[in-house]
Amino acid sequence: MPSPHTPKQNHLLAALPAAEFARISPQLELVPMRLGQAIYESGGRLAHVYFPTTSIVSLLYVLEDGASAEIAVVGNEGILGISLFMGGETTPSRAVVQSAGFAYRLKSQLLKEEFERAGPVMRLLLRYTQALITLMTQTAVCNRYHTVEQQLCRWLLLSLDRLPTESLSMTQELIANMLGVRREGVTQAAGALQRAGLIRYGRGRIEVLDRPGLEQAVCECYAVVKLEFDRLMAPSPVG
Amino acid sequence: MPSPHTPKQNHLLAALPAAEFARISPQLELVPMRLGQAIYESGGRLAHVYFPTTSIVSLLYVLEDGASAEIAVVGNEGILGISLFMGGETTPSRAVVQSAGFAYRLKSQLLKEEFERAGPVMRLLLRYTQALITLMTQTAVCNRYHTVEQQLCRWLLLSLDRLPTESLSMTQELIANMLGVRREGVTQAAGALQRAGLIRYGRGRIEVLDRPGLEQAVCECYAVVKLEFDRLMAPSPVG
DNA sequence: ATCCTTGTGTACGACATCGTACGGATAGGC
DNA sequence: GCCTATCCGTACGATGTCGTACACAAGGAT
Repeated sequence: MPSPHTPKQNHLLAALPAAEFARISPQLELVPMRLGQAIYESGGRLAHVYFPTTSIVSLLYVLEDGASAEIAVVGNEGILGISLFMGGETTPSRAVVQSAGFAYRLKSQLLKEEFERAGPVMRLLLRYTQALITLMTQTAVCNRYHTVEQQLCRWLLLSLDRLPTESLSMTQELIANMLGVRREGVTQAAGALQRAGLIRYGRGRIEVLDRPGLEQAVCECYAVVKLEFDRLMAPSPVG
Repeated sequence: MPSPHTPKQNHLLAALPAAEFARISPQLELVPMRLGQAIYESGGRLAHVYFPTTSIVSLLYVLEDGASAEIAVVGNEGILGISLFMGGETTPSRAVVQSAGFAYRLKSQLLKEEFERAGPVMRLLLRYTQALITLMTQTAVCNRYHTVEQQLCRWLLLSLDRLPTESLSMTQELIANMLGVRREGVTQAAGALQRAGLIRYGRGRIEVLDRPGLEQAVCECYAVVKLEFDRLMAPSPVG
């Protein structure tokens, strides 16, 4: 019986034309992603890029005083390490595993070489990067204008979109770090959503019971991001 | 006497190797940028890209209810219209002239052709885009954690860094739109800075009196962005 | 079975900002 | 010189979140 893991679980890899996929896939290395693991540290050099399959990784910005905020989330739809091909070499944010699972990784040098070909791989990565920019800016606006409860809805939906299941392992404490709010704020918001019958949770586990209801409760930010990802990353003639 | 305008006033254009500059510069068209003018509308197609010289343009995100927030600012260090070469064609944000002046514009098709060469122009544009991403994410964090007064300091410094003068024409109302706060909040913050002797203002004009003092009062966000721009956009062997 | 760590619920004053309202000041047009 | 639009100053209650403190509950370890 074959391994249940395949690079095609990652949408970017799956979207590659056959020739490019054939060139890249032998170089991919399956790695486990443990909960809480820091894939990149702020300012660190990038030895590999990662294509998550069953894991989710948060891009966190950490302030001098230790406060943090999630600026984007990367799952099976994307790639971790865009600053490599954008030319920056390092990234100013931390990347922390938010949901344990697996990812395929590729040596930085190999990705750079593929990018330098200026072909389908490059165009795909750049389109993904633009979608990521939308995610980041929408997160910025949402942080500014919307309540913790709305932000929690957005965060849940964005996370679940990047997972095969309808539940995730996550304490309120960690969610609070992501959203940049207090743990108690998450307790309040999650309690409200549970009373509304939208979710159920307990001791580090959150389960979505009523996804349509959650999509009713979320702010516009979620739809904006989702539409932009669909628009940019839709299977299309890559070229 | 020659025109006081030259494409080299824009740092990106100035950073191009001679060959690329020679190819591009004949196609550049000098255009005035009027205060409040919308260069791009959300979702609109991009007929031109713009290289500001003496103008500043804000990238604004506008919510359904009309509330807005600035997600980035582009001046003589950058280019307006990155989504063109990132592959998205359209941009989900508005671009509004924040400080009147001039810019050179280039037909979208011509920029795309230059980008497709996958040479120095591409690498320069991508590095700029990464710097812009840092600006956006830092803005997100700043919105989340810092006071209006700190944000105003950051906004002033970022704006002045992109202008030749130490003053700018801007009502508190417009600044409030940028920061995503009430006009009264800007009045409070600006009043405090004025009492501290850092700035002077009145009827749509703000003058910085004590730049070092302002840099004392600003949050860490300003330095992070400035360092990242310096690091990525420093004159270097483009290639 | 009991301890102890970890996760969650709740409460209360403090604080920043909001929403709203209105008064005063300045510049420009007639 | 006067009118008027625009810009700025101030005030006050409402609201959302923060900071802090503490109690309770579920599991795992011994």
